[in-house]
Amino acid sequence: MSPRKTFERLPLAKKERVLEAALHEFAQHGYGGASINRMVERAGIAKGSVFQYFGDKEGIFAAVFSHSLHQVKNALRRIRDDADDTDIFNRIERVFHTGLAFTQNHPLVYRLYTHLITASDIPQRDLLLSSLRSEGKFFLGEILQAAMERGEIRSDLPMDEALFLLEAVMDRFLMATVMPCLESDFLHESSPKDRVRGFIRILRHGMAPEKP
Amino acid sequence: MSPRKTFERLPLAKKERVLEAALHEFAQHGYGGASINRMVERAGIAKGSVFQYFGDKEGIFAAVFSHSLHQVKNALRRIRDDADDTDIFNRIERVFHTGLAFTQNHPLVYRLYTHLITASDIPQRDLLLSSLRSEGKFFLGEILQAAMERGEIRSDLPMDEALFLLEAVMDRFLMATVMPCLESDFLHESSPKDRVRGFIRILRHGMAPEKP
Amino acid sequence: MSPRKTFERLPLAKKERVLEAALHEFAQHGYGGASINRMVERAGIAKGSVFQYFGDKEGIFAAVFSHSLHQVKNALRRIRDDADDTDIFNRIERVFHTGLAFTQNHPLVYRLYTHLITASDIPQRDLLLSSLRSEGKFFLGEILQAAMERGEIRSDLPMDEALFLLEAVMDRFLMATVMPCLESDFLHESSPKDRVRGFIRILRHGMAPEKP
Amino acid sequence: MSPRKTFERLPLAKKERVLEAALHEFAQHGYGGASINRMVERAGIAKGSVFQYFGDKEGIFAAVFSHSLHQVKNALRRIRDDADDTDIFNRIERVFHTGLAFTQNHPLVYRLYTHLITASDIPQRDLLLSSLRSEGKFFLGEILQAAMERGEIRSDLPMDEALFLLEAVMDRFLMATVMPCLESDFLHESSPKDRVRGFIRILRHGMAPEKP
DNA sequence: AATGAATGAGCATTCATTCAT
DNA sequence: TATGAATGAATGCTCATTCAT
Repeated sequence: MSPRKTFERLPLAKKERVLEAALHEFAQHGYGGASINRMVERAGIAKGSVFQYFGDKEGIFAAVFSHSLHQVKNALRRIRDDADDTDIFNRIERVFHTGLAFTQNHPLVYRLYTHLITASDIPQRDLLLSSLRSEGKFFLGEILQAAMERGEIRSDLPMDEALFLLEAVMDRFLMATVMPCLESDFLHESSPKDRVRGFIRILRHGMAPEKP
Repeated sequence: MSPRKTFERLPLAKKERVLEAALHEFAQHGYGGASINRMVERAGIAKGSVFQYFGDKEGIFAAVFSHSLHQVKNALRRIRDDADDTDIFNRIERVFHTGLAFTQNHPLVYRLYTHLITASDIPQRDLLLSSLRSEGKFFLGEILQAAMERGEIRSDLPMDEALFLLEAVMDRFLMATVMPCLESDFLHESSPKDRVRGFIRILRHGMAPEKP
Repeated sequence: MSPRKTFERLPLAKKERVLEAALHEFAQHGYGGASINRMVERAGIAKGSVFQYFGDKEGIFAAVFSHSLHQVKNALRRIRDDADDTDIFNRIERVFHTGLAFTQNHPLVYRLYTHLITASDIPQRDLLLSSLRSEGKFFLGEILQAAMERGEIRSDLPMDEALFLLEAVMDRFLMATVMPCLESDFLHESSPKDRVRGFIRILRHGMAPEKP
Repeated sequence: MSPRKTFERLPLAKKERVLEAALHEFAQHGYGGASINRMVERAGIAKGSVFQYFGDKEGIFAAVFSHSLHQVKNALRRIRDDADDTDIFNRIERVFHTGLAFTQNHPLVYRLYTHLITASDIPQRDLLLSSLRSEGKFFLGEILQAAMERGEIRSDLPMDEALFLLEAVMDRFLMATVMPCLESDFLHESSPKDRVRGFIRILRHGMAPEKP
């Protein structure tokens, strides 16, 4: 019987236990550093089983990634289904908050993502990354495009750079919420809500003083 | 005699060969994945020596990190020594280009930094990271502060968020130059110079259309 | 119900599929190297079934061996039923060709035999081997004995050694047809028919020049 | 340092202990079935060491094979250095006895050889086999050739078949001395010396009765 | 001070076998 | 009766570290 089938047929609770253990391990130690021994111990299953389910380490990673991607897509879909009748800056603000909620509900998924970006020993890394990025970039790109058409952003705005900048801030913001060491001191001084508002203000009006 | 002393007294060429090999290995494979076997082979020294010099794997990493931090500090100092008589946005633009030059001259150092951010198996990680960040944040923070005092930026600008945003864009921009997979398509469409100019323009004036 | 009975009652096609898969696996990889996983995949049955049928790996091997021995016996019987009214050398020549035909129809059976000879991890190996050898030796021995009684071979011929020699040549000849690496160059230079005739000539007249 | 160098520099006693243990394991269980665990236990060294010495399992096998081949070559050289002033049948008889002495001094080497012939999972099998066979065939071929030139064998003798036949008997004879199960009953009835003499007699004069 | 041989724990993976369904 | 999920021991192999020379 196909090995993946075996896993799919497991009781839901067990499936989740296994996937959680695997995600935990990969998120914590990266691909190469992840130990299947620790994984199975955390999941409470026999070592052989995990190979029956996923074939090999790459298979485990693929399953974990796919599962996580699924969750990300759901989150994005939820945003997209939001009414888009508001101003772009309101939308972006909402996107920030949705992202924040996601990383707080699924911190391990986000850590997995950061590993995917920096590590070089991940099996299908480039493929996975590009599948992920197309998802995200397309999403933010659409918002920008719509705003441009509505005249909500200045007509001479360099779109590629704006998109990159948006992504960068978003990414860094989420990263900081998952890895507190990045925000040693001042994360606690203001609420996330205020911080997001601050970002939006800068993105909207820029840093230069208004011309008289 | 203190083991570290032993390493310090080595002929410079050998020291550099050893540090380069270690940096290469850590940057390529992360902390956990780095193989001391490969390191000593690349450095052309005996396996025992590296333990005599640095004690253990952690010690090697600490030495590599310290060496890299040194290089970063030098680069920063060089920027600071630049005349600071220009507008903040010109300064930031220069900082971008200096950073770009640094990552292109020392790509391994930057990869080491990305590992430091994402991996969790690095000893003393939080300490190392915060030492790094205080360096960078202090530097950019000074620039912002000076600009504020000179009235080059709007007075109601939320400083913390501005600083964070600056860092985020800078970081992402450099990361993209080191790990090309992040810039699937459009990195090649415009020169780095143009891209930086685009970022600056957004940072300066914001994305919203000018009010009439 | 006896587990072996279970197997016997299977539909013939399934029985053959299972035995073929097992023979294939043992012949290819030897006893220790044979993988029951591969076997059941090739046979298209469940892993548990094979243990229900044969108990354990040894049981599988025993069944395969027994089945193969059966085929060998049939082949021998067919030779024996041949008219034996001819000269011993003609008979031996025919035996060679029959053996050749057998190994070409059942190369896996012969490979199983070679494993039996060389491997030492086969359960009951000595027993199986001796049962096999008694079969073959008895058969050739009978032919030799009859020839002696008819005066077709010289009266001072050392029978044990002659028998051994016959077996040796036969065995090697068949082995060479199954494992081509044994016949690096010259198997292809002359037809099997000619080669057999060459053997017979030597066996008949010896290598020494005829005395005047 | 080159791994092979490491092994070469070992104290002789240790080298021999390790090689003996490896030879024992391979001869007993074949290549695939050989367990490095058992090997190191028998040799009394750490598991890691064997990989330091030989790199991997293939390397171990290569070392064992090379060592064994060396011994075989020495034995052959000793035969060749014998005076060759005698009749071919005397020479062959001596070759039999030398081979017998060798297999009794080095039974494991011969078992290794039989594995080489029958197993299909040995790394460089075809290469190793052909290197071996060229050694042996060349040797016996030379003897036959010389005899032919001297007129010691009949001029119409098919040389290829004669060579094959010689090898077959020799091989089987030696095999029987190493694996007693092949000679269930009658090995003990006559001395090896007599048996060899029997073979020679048949090879010389053939099995057919002398013509009047 | 420098070497590199020795070590055993740990790695990913495969295995024969059991057993509840 | 047939199934295939579960298991843990064993596989070949790499590792960081120690230590005698």
